[in-house]
Amino acid sequence: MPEKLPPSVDTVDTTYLESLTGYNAQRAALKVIAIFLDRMAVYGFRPVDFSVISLITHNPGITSRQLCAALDILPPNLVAMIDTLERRELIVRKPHPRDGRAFGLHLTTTGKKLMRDAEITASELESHATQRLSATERKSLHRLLQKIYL
Amino acid sequence: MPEKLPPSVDTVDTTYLESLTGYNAQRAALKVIAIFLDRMAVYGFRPVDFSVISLITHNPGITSRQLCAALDILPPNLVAMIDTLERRELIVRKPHPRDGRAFGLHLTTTGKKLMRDAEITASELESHATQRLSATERKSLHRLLQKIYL
DNA sequence: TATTGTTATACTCTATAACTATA
DNA sequence: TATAGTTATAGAGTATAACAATA
Repeated sequence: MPEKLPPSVDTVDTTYLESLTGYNAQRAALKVIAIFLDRMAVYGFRPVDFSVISLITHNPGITSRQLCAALDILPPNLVAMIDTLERRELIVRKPHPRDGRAFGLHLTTTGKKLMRDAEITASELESHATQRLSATERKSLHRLLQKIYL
Repeated sequence: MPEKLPPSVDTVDTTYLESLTGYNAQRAALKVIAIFLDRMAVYGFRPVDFSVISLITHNPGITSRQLCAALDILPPNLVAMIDTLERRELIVRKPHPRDGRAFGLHLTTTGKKLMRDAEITASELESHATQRLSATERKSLHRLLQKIYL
């Protein structure tokens, strides 16, 4: 009686993993992030840097603590990012009007100029990454994702 | 003339970031992963371990290289995961029937038993993480995410 | 007593180069 | 010559503990 050979796999069946929300969200996020890294490298922004400076852009005077809470970043990990943005003269710290412990963060003129370009690039890469989605589908996708994390 | 005080932020405006697909996908993924880590810790599985052993479960005889391609993992980073699963006696390596360089990966009886429980837990945490979504919405979400990364 | 910002540091995850055995 | 699996290691990302200054 011949030994039974162990089976080998022709095409990998991924249907089970593709039924899991975390798997799908993570794979899609990594795909968009890869495009982001490529196109935003010219600005010296990783996704987290862009999130930080974007919140400063739309919330002049925001504090480190507020950034941490909004982006779910730990305070020690934000310090180096803020330092780098300040050394690049894209942002400045101003004393907080009512809390002597805190600093308010603001864009410089250079920062404002750079962010105008960066947000255009972000919008373009967004379109590219989601090119197989209609505008309605993209809106719907955002709403469904926000139902999970907000 | 009094010095103008810098503005401070009351509630953080995150609408711009929430218009970006990568941001939404990443935030949702991290939320689901946090729930995953909590509930799957009893099995000793991180998300990537579960993805690996799940593909072995549904693809008996799959090779390391096929796992790397399917999950977008680099070969050096897979080695320790496979070693750990083998040392836990959840999987075994068998010689590949047609390629002397490769091994086919298979669940042991112990592995099969554990995976039955683990997939039930995964299904439960999936429901919990997406409890604000209807079955239709979850299906729709998966389809939209797959349009991005597949 | 609690909070903001910070330093130092440990831990995990991801990436690159190079080797061996076989195709 | 190319590929599967592996080793060693570097780099990036994420986490905890503890401190000074201010609320």
